[in-house]
Amino acid sequence: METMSITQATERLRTSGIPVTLQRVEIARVVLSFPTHLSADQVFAKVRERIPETSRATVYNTLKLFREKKLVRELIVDPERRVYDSNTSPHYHLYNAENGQLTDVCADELQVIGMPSLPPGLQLEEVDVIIRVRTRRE
Amino acid sequence: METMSITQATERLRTSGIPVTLQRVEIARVVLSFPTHLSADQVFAKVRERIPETSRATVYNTLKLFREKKLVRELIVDPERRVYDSNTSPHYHLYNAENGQLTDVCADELQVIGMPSLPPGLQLEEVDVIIRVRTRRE
DNA sequence: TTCCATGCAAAGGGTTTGCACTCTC
DNA sequence: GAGAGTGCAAACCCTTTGCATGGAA
Repeated sequence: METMSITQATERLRTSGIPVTLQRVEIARVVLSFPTHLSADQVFAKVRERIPETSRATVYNTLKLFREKKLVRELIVDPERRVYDSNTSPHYHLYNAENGQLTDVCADELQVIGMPSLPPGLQLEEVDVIIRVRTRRE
Repeated sequence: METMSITQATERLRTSGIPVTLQRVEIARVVLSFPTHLSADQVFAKVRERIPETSRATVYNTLKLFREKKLVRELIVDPERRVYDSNTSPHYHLYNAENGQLTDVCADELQVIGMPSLPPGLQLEEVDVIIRVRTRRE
């Protein structure tokens, strides 16, 4: 599997109603080519490899934009940083705080049942399930 | 329902193997008297009302200590701050990002099934379920 | 005396903001 | 020429750290 082409990334942005710019295309290629769990700063570093004239602010702005347009999910798992998840199909997460590793758990494998009916006036946004693990100690 | 007494708080600390100090007693009273979802700074402010000679560092240290001793759970729900949950029985959370309100959902009402068997060498720490909602828009 | 526990202020790290410049429509 | 997108650096906020003081065993 390889990084999506510039053409593909451009198409992806247009489909989502996002005005195309050089930086946005590259950010899309970094984030959307594979299922990833990258922090904003990791995205920033990768984008810089190809497009050094990219600022941190632009990366933060763009990731926020991608989130609003549902291209990525913002995960709040580690208090140190937010990570952006390009897997938009329903799934949950397994998190090892010791090494920061985050793994997808397919929604088929895990079900949340008995979802309480929401108080009127509230609308379900999403359900996060985080399975926190650590390395077993003897 | 009212704030637990100094005696009760002291007892609670001793039971948990935490050396008793003035500040820790007051922090315990603030956090453990009721089911709460307070940030470190909210705890800091409340503790200061009674014991003004309390530093932010002490509150942070103490909350970390309480967490290690399982007196509270640290919730990672809002990227802006960690909140400390004094409800130690199994339960999940409903979170409204618009106003920051966090509500407990009893574990009886909601079940997570099909928990994947963990890879060898990993130990389950806990499972967080966060139901993210927002105010319904017409 | 030897540890903790604490207060205070500074540092740290991720994220946001303010402002000027550029480009596009 | 108005508005959006961007780069840069500074500001911000929550949390941690370093260091000196104070107390308890």
